[in-house]
Amino acid sequence: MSNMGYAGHMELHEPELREVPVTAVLAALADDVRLQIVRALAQGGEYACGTFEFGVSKATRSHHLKVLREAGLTRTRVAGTSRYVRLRRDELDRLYPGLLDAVLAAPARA
Amino acid sequence: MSNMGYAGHMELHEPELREVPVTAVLAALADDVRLQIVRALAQGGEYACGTFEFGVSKATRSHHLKVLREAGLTRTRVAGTSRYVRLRRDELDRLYPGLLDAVLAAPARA
DNA sequence: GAGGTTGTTCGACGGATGTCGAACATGGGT
DNA sequence: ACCCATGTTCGACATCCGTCGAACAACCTC
Repeated sequence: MSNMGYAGHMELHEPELREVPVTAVLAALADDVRLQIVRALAQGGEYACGTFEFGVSKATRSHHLKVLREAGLTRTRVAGTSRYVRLRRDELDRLYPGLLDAVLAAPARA
Repeated sequence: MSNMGYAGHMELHEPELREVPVTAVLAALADDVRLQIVRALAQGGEYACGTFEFGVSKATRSHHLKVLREAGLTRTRVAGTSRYVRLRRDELDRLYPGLLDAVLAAPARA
């Protein structure tokens, strides 16, 4: 307590999108669970991690969110015990115009 | 010998693009060697398999070309002992408008 | 037909990846 | 203080994937 005020966090690794190889971005999108997460995020706004219930365990979900984050696809805000995730759509659309749209437009179950 | 004339080929598995899950298409593109091949093919026209010299063995090259073909990204024409590969760009652009352009526009080494 | 060319297939191997349960960390509530 | 809720991290495990050399298959040319 006292005045060391500061919500110690932990430097959430969020790379510059242009530092990430295209292949890494594509690889991040090339998984069913992660694609479902991205589809959800594409609705806009932020979502707590727990929002994503896609038939995998907490551990696995956490893993996938990490992959997305480290591929530069998402940004995470820490608030209390929750973490709020959002899509880095603007940056994505600027660096890879058309990519996200094309992927999202694809039929979900094909 | 005799008349059983017929250039037996072998049914080269080339799926309908819409039968291929998006994740498979993305996975096919999410490899450095394959992306180099796709970049080369994107120049247009057909190329014999041997054209692609990207520092991998014959076996590996063959493997990658198979992955691309089975992901619906390429079409292969058999001619004698050679095989000519070309990009299925039209179909790709129709089903995933913008995807290929975005990927190809990305810096080669990032 | 013998030999060369082109490409595929077959193990084998090592490294990456998806998955889980269990343990841990952190913060909110009562 | 205790407990609960939310997430992450840590092995562990199975599977997939990229890679290679060697063997094979098909074809062309002499």
